[in-house]
Amino acid sequence: MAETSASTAGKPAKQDAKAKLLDAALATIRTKGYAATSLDELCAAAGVTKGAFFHHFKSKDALGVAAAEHWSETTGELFANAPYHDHPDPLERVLGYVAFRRSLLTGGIPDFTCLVGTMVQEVHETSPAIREACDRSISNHAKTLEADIEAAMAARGMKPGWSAASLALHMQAVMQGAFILAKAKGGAEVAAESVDHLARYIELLFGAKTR
Amino acid sequence: MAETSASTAGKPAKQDAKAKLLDAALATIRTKGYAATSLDELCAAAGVTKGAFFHHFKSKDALGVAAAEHWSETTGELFANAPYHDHPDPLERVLGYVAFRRSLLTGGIPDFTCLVGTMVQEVHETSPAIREACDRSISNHAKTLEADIEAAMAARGMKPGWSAASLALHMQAVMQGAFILAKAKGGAEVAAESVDHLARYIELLFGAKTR
DNA sequence: GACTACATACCGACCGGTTGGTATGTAAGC
DNA sequence: GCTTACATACCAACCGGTCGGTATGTAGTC
Repeated sequence: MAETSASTAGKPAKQDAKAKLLDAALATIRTKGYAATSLDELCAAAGVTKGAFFHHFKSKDALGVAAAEHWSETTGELFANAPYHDHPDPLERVLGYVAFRRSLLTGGIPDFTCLVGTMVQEVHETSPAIREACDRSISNHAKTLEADIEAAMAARGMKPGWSAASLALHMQAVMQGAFILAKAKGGAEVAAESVDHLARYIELLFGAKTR
Repeated sequence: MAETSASTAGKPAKQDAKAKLLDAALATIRTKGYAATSLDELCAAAGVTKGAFFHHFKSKDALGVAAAEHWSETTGELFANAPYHDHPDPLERVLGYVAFRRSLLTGGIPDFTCLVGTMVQEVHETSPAIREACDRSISNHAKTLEADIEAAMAARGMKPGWSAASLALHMQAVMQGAFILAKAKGGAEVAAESVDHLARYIELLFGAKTR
């Protein structure tokens, strides 16, 4: 992850433009969407030229795919290092995940909304490569929750009509929908209330007390 | 309001360009998004010319606002005439609404996904007028659920930590999020499962049996 | 009922700026 | 001296939007 900086040897800081382009892509696409983000604007935001862009990405679509993958990596790290994994009880870890996501709902709307959810809305019919990259990002993230959900089910001897995988995906659906409402209303509050409903659902599902 | 149709006489109903444009806008924007929908393409799909477009709409943004309002009207009728209102029990009406939404999840993805949810994702920071029109569409639709939710709460003497309004909005969030997952996975199944989780949540909230 | 006056509905050529993409150049490292 | 990492210059297609024009009412006047 830290190969960008000149690090140990006298290596001359490669990949500078590519990283700046990717970071600018996350910010710009989260703000105005994929189609409305022009390459000129993106390059200006990154402080590089069009030549640099097409040196690193063969097309705008390729940038979209790379941006989705970059998003997966950075958010993957964020969640991997989050404190909710420390709970000994698996249900507490699942609820801790929800609480962690709730705590992320601060700042401006482009600061907490999801890049791949935004992108896939626009390009699902027109760019299969980006659609698949977004699917991978969401699905792989959901998968990180399955083990804890299954452990919580097993601890209670539950054999319900739903699967851990479907609950993990439903949790992502609630987050994505909460982002849309936040965008519509211009604030994070409505999203936070939806996340509260999600936490309540999980508590009820597992027979925990409702607050 | 009904001056469009030729009604009684065999009059050829002049003003159909606007209606055709609006219908084409719903289909095209639901498929490729707002920004990626060009006016040339839209006019071609509607079978009218650019001149007709700018006669009826003063800008592309104005079309976006009109499309959101048109969407509100057509979906408003669809839900107003839906059978779930006939249940005598308010909770059954709320669950009937969810079941109705689930039953709508058929056909291609652009056929069942939400116009305003798609649009607001893209333009929330760049077009306040469209953002507000989308917010009105979602919020007014959610409001149609509040009375039934409140009646169901009152029937059980419930005074929970959540409001009918917030549950109604959460239901919309789940739908919108389900659409995003459907777009990412390229099929309706994942959305249907999320809607099932929503129904289960409502049953648990109101103490009904879980299936 | 013919004439004028004006409005509405629509057409399609056209405009200047922007778009994604390319071709070529160049300076630095191995 | 060849590859990598950019920069500069440029292009054709396309973008949203304008504009002059026409065909078809419609209402009032005599």
